[in-house]
Amino acid sequence: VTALDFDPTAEARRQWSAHGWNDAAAGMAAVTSIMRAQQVCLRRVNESLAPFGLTFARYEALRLLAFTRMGALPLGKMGNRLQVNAGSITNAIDRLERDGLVERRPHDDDGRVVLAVLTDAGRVLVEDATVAINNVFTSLGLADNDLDTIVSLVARLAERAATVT
Amino acid sequence: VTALDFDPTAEARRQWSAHGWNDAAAGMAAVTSIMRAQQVCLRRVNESLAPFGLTFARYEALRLLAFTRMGALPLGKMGNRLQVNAGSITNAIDRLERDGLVERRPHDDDGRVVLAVLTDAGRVLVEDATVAINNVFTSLGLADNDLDTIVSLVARLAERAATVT
DNA sequence: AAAGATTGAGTTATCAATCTTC
DNA sequence: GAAGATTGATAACTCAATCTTT
Repeated sequence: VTALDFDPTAEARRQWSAHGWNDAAAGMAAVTSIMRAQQVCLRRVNESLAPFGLTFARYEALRLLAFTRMGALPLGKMGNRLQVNAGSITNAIDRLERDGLVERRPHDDDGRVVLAVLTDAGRVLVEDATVAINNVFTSLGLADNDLDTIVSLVARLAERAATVT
Repeated sequence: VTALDFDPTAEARRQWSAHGWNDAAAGMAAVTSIMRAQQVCLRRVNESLAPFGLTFARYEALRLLAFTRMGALPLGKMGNRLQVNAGSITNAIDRLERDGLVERRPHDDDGRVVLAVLTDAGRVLVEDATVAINNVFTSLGLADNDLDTIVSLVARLAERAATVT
């Protein structure tokens, strides 16, 4: 994948209008830009995580655990927080457990629930990995102001998209 | 995947700051929100495309062809425009060709190049599919103003992320 | 019956390696 | 040798089906 020689989203916006989709041009361009940005960000993040033997999917799971008081969460709750299918969580925890970063433990009260518990090695690794990711994105040189605007608008779009019947 | 009972990005932003990552909170929250928005949008779009036997990846390829004058492009050029790996384009065209929506044709002057050419069936289908996608996103009720802001800021972030060494 | 987790099938993405043509 | 396309391996996600526990 090589660099583009033009602004892809401006081009997309222009194309939609040029082909008679004036009403939808703004929405389609927004969706397209988000899809494209995610591709680029994911690639960049995974590059920075590769030295740690992590992918973004597994990093997110570790980070989520590290943010809890006990470093432990039911698998189902992790899927809900990360908005991914239960199967994805099972898969991610399988790999993290194999690497010694997480352990599975039964829930004390509910026999159906499996807890993912951060190991010491996992706790150390997620901190180092976070530094690596931050290094990538602090180097982008975007103003906090703009970043907050992105969060606010994109989250609203995502929330609407998630709840539309 | 069930709905969330809280704002995931606001929560993420709060978490980052609460754990001492003040400097990186804005950047990490922006990246997280984009990743999450893409998940949700992709799911919603694929739902609307399922009746047409399309996925977003294949729809994008069709749409790209439909936007060209001749309805034909070299596979490599498609990969560059869509910012995906060459293998992904080969795979997408394989499936589209199998479904009779696209045909492969050799390039007149350069024997290395394979052209993807939109068929009549493909041209009809992509128009119908576009209506379906538009129906999803026009129902979001976001102002064009906000959507344009998303495009502008997100595209800038993506461009920076793509070019950072 | 319902909830939580797992498994298997099907898609798509990436990357490395290969093959053909320039 | 370099460019364009394909193939095979790996990873991740979704969905449907299944199993255990409540």
